[in-house]
Amino acid sequence: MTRVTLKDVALEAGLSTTQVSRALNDHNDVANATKEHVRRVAAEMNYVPNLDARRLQDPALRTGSIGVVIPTETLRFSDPFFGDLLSSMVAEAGEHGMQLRLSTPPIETDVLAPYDESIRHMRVDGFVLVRTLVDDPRVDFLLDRGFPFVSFGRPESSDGFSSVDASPGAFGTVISHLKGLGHRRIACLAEPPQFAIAAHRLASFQLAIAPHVRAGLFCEPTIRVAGFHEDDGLAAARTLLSEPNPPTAIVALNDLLAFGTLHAAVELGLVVPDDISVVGFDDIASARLVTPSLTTLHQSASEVGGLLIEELVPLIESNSNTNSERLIEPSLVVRNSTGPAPRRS
Amino acid sequence: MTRVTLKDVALEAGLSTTQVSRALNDHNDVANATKEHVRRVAAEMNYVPNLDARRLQDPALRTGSIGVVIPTETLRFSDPFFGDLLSSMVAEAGEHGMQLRLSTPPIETDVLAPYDESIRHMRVDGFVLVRTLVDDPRVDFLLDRGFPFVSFGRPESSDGFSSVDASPGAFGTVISHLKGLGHRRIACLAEPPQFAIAAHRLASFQLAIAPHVRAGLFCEPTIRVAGFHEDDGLAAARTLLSEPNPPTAIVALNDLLAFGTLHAAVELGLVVPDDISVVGFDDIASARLVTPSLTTLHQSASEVGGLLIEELVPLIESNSNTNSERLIEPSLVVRNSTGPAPRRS
DNA sequence: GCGGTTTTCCGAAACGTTTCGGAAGACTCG
DNA sequence: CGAGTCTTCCGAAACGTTTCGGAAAACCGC
Repeated sequence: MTRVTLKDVALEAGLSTTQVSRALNDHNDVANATKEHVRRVAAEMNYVPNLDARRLQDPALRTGSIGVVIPTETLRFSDPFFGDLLSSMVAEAGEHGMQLRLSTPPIETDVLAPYDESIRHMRVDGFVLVRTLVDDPRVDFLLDRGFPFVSFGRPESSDGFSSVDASPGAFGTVISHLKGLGHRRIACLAEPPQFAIAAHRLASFQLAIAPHVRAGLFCEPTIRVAGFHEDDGLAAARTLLSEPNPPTAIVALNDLLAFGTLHAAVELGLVVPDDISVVGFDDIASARLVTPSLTTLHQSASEVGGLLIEELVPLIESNSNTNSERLIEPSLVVRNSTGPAPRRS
Repeated sequence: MTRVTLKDVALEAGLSTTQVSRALNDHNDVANATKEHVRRVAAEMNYVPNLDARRLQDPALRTGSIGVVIPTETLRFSDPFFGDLLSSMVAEAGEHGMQLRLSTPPIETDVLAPYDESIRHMRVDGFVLVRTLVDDPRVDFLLDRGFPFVSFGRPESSDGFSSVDASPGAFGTVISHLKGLGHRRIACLAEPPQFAIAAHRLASFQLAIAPHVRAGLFCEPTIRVAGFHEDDGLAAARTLLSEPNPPTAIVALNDLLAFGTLHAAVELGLVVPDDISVVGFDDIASARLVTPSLTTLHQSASEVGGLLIEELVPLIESNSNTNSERLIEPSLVVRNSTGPAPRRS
């Protein structure tokens, strides 16, 4: 019950292992008839080349695996966006004959360890970076190693690699939606700004509203940095809405924060959208299930995941990193959490 | 910039490669002083053993990877439970120094291909089977190959392997909860019964209600097989609630079906829970976000995921399959979708 | 100081593959 | 027919590790 080896095939085919190897690898110094013969023999002997021996011979051989290191944060609190992202990455990777290799850092402090380990042991061909920081040691590390990767979210200082993120123009539609409803005082609930995506979203929001503020159509928006999760949104919105002269609309930079805001409103006896409008970002599945259903910027997880892999594959093939920034266009989904601004009190 | 090899270390340490190898592997025929010396030299030379060469020598060496094949179904429709399950599996695998290897079948018809490929190429040490069928070819295949695996959900006919599922006793609490509220006519929305978990849930439900039916406390429940998703629940509940003499409570065998049921109720102008009570299963994150918030059987994804890996690891170590059935105990979370039965009309 | 044991070491072979360099045979062309 | 060129083949070495069998060195008791 031991594995069929190249030598076995050679013996059976009456050839040297050299020729069998070259026949199977379709080299051009073996007769077509021979190739055919070898292939048939190999097939009927159920020959499977030993990957390890092959890689020992040629260490540059691909593993067919893409590494994804899951941040401990995501392990503790479920991130609904992440599951879909993962699924779509697996699907797209499958299209290219590749798999995903998921790992997690053994201790939180040693961020680079899983990457180093995977590279040293040549276990993956490239990485997808998630939860990328504005100043992310992983980027420098991989850039330095010359190891192919693509990042979801773009660190500001570095250069020479590929990333995917949402188009900064996305908030334009949000602002005009709110303007159309008569809102003038807006607050923004942001994610921790050390994360590239979070910083990018906040910058996009500010970019979109700035001209309107200058034109006097909007007050200077209140920015509050919350966390990632519903509880963070709840806490932040609670204080925000209890302060004097509260905003009439709150733009949360992810849906969970928006959910927290909805809860805060209920707590304080405010009706959404009559007293306060709420906008989210991501359009996770529950966004249309909450009450009131959430107006939010739809960002397709499957599109992001597909794009990440699509960007990575050529990098893996050329074994290099090239500069590229792909932006996907989120679209505003208007539901029931936004409405006309309440009359000035 | 080429890798440091054993020979390099041997040269530097003034020993043979044999002794260096044995020193690093802590064999007992090498002097302690030598071991120490070799270790120091290896460390300062930054020596990393070549995994491929090692595995070529000893093919039984572990890869440190656990295979998970994602069903195409899950790729197309997002399954909120699945993301959390995956996260917890990665976390638990990490505890044991292992990673997850995610792949997807190239064509739907060829269910076994990814498993076969992974085994032939010795890419994983074991598998976690998800979306296991009542009659699942993968189980027979892996059993036949003697390849370690653990299944989420238990096929009925086979034996001699490990599985994890929800305890069948779970529905007892649901039934008594509903009984306490005065319900007598119950319907059940089931998932497609070819799936082991689905069949198991339905059987558990029927087991729990049977004695009450015999005692005349409940009518014979109406069972409807729907799909997995909200739309399926919507369609099934719509017809169910439009029929004469409709149930006063609907037990959906997963939360998405329950969400669909809530929508159907709204469509038909029924108020939940005044006109109809709804119970779900899983307690996915959105269950407490919908309106009314969903009474449901909480099944901890992280517990399931952890248990699956925990069961698998010893199997991998012994390279065998043993019979085992771990049951986790779901707990009823009462929220606002259940209430007293409406008065007899 | 000598046979016998224990400790410590090493050379060579092996794992399964690919490639290097060369060689045998067939074919071409003058 | 002979030199030259293609085509088709093969032996041997190599990749980096571990193990097998044995051998040198050290130690023991007498």
